[in-house]
Amino acid sequence: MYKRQELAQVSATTVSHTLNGRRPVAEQTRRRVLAAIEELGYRPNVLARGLRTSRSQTIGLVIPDITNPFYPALARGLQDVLGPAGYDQIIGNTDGERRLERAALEQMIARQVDGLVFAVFNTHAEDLLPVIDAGIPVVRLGGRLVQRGVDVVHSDDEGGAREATRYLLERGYRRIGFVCGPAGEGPAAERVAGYRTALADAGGGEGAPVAGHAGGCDGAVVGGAGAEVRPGLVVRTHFSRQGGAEGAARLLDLPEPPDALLCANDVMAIGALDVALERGLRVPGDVAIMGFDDIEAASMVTPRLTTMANPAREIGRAGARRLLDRLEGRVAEPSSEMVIPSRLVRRESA
Amino acid sequence: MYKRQELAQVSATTVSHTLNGRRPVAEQTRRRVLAAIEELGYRPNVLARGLRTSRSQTIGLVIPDITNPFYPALARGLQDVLGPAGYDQIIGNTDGERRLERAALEQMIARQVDGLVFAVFNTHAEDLLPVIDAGIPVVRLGGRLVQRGVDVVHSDDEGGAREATRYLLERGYRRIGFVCGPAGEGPAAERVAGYRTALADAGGGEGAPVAGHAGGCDGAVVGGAGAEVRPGLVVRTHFSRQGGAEGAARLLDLPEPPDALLCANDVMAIGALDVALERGLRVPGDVAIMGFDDIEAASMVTPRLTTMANPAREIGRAGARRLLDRLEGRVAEPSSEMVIPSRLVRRESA
DNA sequence: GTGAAAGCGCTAACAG
DNA sequence: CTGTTAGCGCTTTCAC
Repeated sequence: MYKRQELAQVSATTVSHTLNGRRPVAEQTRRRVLAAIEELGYRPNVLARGLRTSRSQTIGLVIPDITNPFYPALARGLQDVLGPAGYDQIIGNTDGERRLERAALEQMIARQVDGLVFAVFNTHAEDLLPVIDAGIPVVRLGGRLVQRGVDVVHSDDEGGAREATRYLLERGYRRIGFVCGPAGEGPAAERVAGYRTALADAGGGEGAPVAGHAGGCDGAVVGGAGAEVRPGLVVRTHFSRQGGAEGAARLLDLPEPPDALLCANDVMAIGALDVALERGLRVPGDVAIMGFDDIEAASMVTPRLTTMANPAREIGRAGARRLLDRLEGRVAEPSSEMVIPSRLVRRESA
Repeated sequence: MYKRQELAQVSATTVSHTLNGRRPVAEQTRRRVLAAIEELGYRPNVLARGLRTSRSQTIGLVIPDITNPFYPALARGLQDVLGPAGYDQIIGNTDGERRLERAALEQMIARQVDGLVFAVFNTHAEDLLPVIDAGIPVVRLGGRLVQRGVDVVHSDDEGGAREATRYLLERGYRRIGFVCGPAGEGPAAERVAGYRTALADAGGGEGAPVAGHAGGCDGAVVGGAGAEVRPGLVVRTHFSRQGGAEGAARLLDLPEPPDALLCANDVMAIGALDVALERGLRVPGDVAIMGFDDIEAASMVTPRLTTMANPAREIGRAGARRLLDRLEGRVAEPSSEMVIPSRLVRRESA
């Protein structure tokens, strides 16, 4: 097989430089080289290049499950930024198992990834140490953990919950229940906090968990300035349709049931929708329902779901930018935190 | 930095062989090496290995858009099989653009992928040639194109449509409309064919496009053996919710409207659901609705959608197995075709 | 059962 | 502006 040098009459060095532009090449040589490349269908071997430069032009993405629609959007956001910069990604699914997670990280190191994007919730900080020790920049997506050597990008869960609650308050709802996931899992705490803040700002007091003691008037729906806001009504259940249904049922069974339900994600909100309709309640007439995330199905149920969009692709892009900054040595601080705002998506359900 | 040889007092050769097991290593040496590896946190450099062996242990996956929920399932299916065999995947999104598609293929070659999985519909066979010429085994997912050097795995669109149609016939529906996508795009032709076959088998004749001339009785709903089946009623529109709504509307506006609508995918079926409910029709009482794919939202709309599941993950697994066969030299034929059955998912809408 | 040496395809350092 | 040389970390002869 012809070596490219032979056809173009140049050394491999020159080929390298015409391709990478690290040093000037005479226009004529350049053309000869390019022509030969074209003719021979030559493609540089990325592995060899990586071995030599110790940069694989690859970044690793570690997630629980690409099948969960949040993560493809994340991956796409990363690709939006990293792709044009010449990086490919390899994806490791952990299914939430710590063993698989550690295996994935080892694999990423062995693959010589130039950077790592990590988007798994329940992780011990120490599991990331091998990666950090290997000198690989890490960006964590969606966690809140602050750790030396790790940049964090996450959505503004607290602010989003606050905005959602305020939105409901503005529309006149006064007894707003919160159907939350298990404490400690995912962004539960932040969202409850935001919800509470909004209620407190509106004069609703702090509110006890679950069947918070009645604190106000009965149910001013178009309630103007005068109507008193109910204290927080938080119910904890699972992050599933069934969980949402159960949580909603518990709240609606209260002697003074809420006139609006804010759910920790859309799937739960759809469960809440189920029970509301089952009971013959009109949505949003009798009870408003809101979710979080804006999954595909949110716009497909009846009534379509008002929700706070979780900007996965945005988060991916922002994380990728941070990573690029690191890779190109543009960042000094040992770690950073970045918050991406959620966006209110108004539809019929609230 | 300590070289591993030094701590364990062995040559790199021996380390290599203890790790890869290509030749016997004395038990005692073995242990010493493993201990040293553990102690030093040594991880073999996959790039170097790849350069030497010219096998990157990587497979490329080329798809239109990871954000479309069909493809993550595919990717996961691939990973189910390829992961344990030691392969990682890199994903290229083409957004359906031929330019990006070709760039992705070039990129895969440059990355020295050991195999390629290709899941883009509208592709000219010639675009795959560079890959085939590079000696890289290719598995095509979801296409129907038969091409030398390319194995094909796809779902049984024709059989699925036949089964869906038969299911509706069994339940007593007699005037079944088909809301189809644009001719030539995706699996449209096969699904129409399956639908026609089932109708013909049931005595419904061949059926003209769109407003097929009336051919039978008026609307036996629980119609037993006697009721005559209507000839095919096919409407072509877009693969979208809006498209489905328009197609359904056209069919329902017919002088003798169908009593069941089979839609080419779930998103379209949800559009059909929209218009049916809008018109005060009961589903499935007045009109049954079925989709294809079983997307997440299918079980979240009201009534929940009966559909033919498109077994993306299964297809991924089957494709991966084929690819492994090729990689390990277990297949002789120049190309093969494999069909994965669809599965009926019964819910309320039909 | 083990080691020494060569070389995969590339780029960086050092000539010229 | 271009070429020669060396070496990235591994696996594979070939030798013992």
